[in-house]
Amino acid sequence: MEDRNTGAPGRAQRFTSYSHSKNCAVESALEVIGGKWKGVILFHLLSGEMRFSEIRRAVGAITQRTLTKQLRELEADGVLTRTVYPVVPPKVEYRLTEKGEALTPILTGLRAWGLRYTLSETDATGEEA
Amino acid sequence: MEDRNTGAPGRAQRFTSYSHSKNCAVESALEVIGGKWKGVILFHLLSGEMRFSEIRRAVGAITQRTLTKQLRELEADGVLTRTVYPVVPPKVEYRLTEKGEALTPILTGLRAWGLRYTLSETDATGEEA
DNA sequence: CGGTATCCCCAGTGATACTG
DNA sequence: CAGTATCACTGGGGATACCG
Repeated sequence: MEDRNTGAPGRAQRFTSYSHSKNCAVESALEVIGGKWKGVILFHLLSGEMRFSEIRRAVGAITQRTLTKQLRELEADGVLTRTVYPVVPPKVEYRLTEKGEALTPILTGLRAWGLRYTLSETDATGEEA
Repeated sequence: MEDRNTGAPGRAQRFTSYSHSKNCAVESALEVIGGKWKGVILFHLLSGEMRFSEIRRAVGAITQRTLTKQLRELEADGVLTRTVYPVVPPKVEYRLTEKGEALTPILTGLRAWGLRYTLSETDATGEEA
């Protein structure tokens, strides 16, 4: 990732000393759900387990390659499980783990915020329901 | 808007007849705070207004160019305001708007989730008030 | 059905230097 | 202090084709 020393022999070596404190928790959380489609994927999975093609249809314009990749990353991050049923035709189900379900308030919060502030051009006049 | 039973594990109706209409709210919200540093920037601004260099120091390893860009995008998204004081040396202050402050539960939620699930093994003494 | 395997492109970031 | 201006690089994500 970092520390690539390609070309430029005189280049100053950048030191990625991560000395910033605990606020990185925000960052690391964002790294998990921050993929282009991850939020939407996780949101859909809040309703329960889904098959690959279901997710694909639900998310919309996403390629297989990208969906596979994002799902594998989410799996690697431990927010969902991937279950392969050895049947034919193949059947793979994705389901949130407890870690993933713990994102529920965040995901619904994001959706509520997005609805209120980004999709409806409601002026921020402090009107709260 | 038919709520997709947020939080409840009821997987009765999971046929997303709406392809990706309102769920994009999650996506559009993520687009606002999903930048590499935006979450951290916003989180720091929860404490109050900050100057450019303060943010830079707080965030850590971020270049001026990138910080400027992310701040401008956040400003364009209406989550913060940029106030230039015509003094010398220059002084610019950044402050969350109401729209930005509405992200508070999400940001603190992200931080709590990140602390608990992604870096709890290191030093979970993030019991900041 | 649920993937891999390639190839490609460009948006996002970083490094560095200069300025009002 | 708070930016711009340039240049370079990477890697995330898309398009397409093929496979078990």
